[in-house]
This record gives sequence, structure tokens and C-alpha cells, in this order.
Amino acid sequence: MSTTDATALVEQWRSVQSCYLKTSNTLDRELASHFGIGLNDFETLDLLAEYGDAECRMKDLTQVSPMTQSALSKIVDRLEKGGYVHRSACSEDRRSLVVGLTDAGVQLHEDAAKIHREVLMNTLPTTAES
Amino acid sequence: MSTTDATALVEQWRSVQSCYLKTSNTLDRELASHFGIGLNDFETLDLLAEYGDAECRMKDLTQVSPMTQSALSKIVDRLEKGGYVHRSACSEDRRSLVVGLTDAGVQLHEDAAKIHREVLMNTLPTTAES
DNA sequence: ACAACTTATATGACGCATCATCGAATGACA
DNA sequence: TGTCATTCGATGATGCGTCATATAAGTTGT
Repeated sequence: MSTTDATALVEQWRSVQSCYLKTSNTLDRELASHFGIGLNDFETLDLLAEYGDAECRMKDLTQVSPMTQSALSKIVDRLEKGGYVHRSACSEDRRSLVVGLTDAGVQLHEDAAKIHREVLMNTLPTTAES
Repeated sequence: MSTTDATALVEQWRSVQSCYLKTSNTLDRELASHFGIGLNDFETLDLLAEYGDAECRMKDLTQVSPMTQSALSKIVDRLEKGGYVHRSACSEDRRSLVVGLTDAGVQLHEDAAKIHREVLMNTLPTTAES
């Protein structure tokens, strides 16, 4: 790899990094101040919302989330304490727990998603047009 | 903003996020296992390296780094304990400290930068060409 | 049916970043 | 020059994510 390749690579990385950090920091602050949840809590709510009425076990969550199994366990802890999700036994496998949004969770997700999209609008670089 | 706008926005965000998380996790692991430093420590070394012989005060570092002033103070603590940087008094302003790489720091940066670029090569999505 | 292995989830110790705050030095203005 | 506000940097408390491990339940082979 040539020096210029390396430089371009590093620049690309820095741009991803800067974009990610700016956005995730803003999201984190906004979500925390408005709803008292962190970004990863929201992302988890978001994943759960996508499941709708389908059963989502912790394991499923682990597979679709970039977070660690351990982290997810604690995130769900927090969300459960906040009353936004519930864990219930899984009939098919007693090791498993089914996680689902409560009504409050659905509501929170809906409200938080608005802020989320708003922040993305204002923070993410516009890739297309003019 | 329309629904499809929001969806595209969220997709864009998720792709940035996934790229960032994958890359930063890999970088962190590699740097930690090879050199015993974290990604942010390396990034800080990298910034310091760019200063070369120019004086870099903590404040300057704060302005070019995405990290918090507090975090930078602790990062420099760690790097100093490792013998990679030194803090020295600033003649012009006695509140300020000038931070600089030691020889070991220069060497570490050089070695770590190789791994860093290697990981970027293997992890960052190729944006160009066939 | 028992032992050994594997899978699902939870938890404790640890590291690191953040926020709020502090002390010290500087600057500004009367 | 004395006071008040500001700036530079460090530190303690706190929160969160990770790794290694624990517990419990399912699975496989004999």
C-alpha cells in the first residue's frame, strides 16, 4: 500500500469518525435531556419496535444489535426499570426471555423517534442533490 | 420531512454507525493487544505526532480532538505513565502545559500507525473502483 | 437415565468517558 | 493596585460497555 493510499484511508476514517461522534453525541444529549434515556437504549427500543408483535428474545436482540449480550442485558434492565419493556418467559425454551415494549415503551419510542430523526436531519451530512 | 426521507436518513445513519463501530472496535482490540493502548490514546498520539516540533498545549489538543478536556487530561496521564509523552511547563502562560512525544512515544506511534492503517485497509468499506 | 457439552441470560470487576467542580494563573477595568 | 471574571488544567463521582464467569436449561450419546 502506498503512502497516498494510507493517507486517503486515514482521511476516510476520520470523516466517518467525526460524523459518527458528532451525531451520536448530539443524539445522546437530546435523548437524555428529553427522555432520560441514552442512545443505545433508544436503538434498542427501535429494534424492539421493528419486531412489532413478533416475539423477540434476548438472543434475537443480540443478533441484530451491535451491542454485546452483556450490554443488552443491562440496557433491557434499565428499560424495564423505566417501565418501557417487559421480560416474559418463553414457552418454547425456558432459558429464553421474550422482550417486548410496554404501552409506555411504544409511546416513548414514538416520541423519541421524532427527536432522533430531527437530529439526523440536522447533523448527518447531506450526501445527495444540488 | 416525508416518511421516505426519514427512512433513508435512518439507513444512512445505521450504515455510518455500523462502519464506525466495527472499525473502532477492531482498532481498539488490535491496538490494545499489540501495544496496550486504546484507540483514543492512539488518536491522541497521532495528533501529537502531527505537531512535530511545534509546541502543543493541552488546550490545543482539546481543540483538535473530539474528546473532552477531561478525557484528554486522563489520556495524557496514561500516556505519560507509559513514558510516551511528557508534560512541561509553558513559558508564556503558567496555567498551560506543553505536551510532547518522547522518543518512545514517537516509536510507539510509528509502530501503532502501521497496525492502524492495516485495520483500516481491512475494515473500511472500499468506496472507489471495481 | 446419566454425563458431558452447548446455549440463553445475568452479574461482578474493571476501564474509560463525561459532567461538575476545583485551584491556580491571567486579564480587564476601576 | 485590588477586585472580579475568565481561562487552563486536574480530579472525584457517576454511568455505561466489555470481558470473564456463573447459573440454569436444553441437547446428545451411551
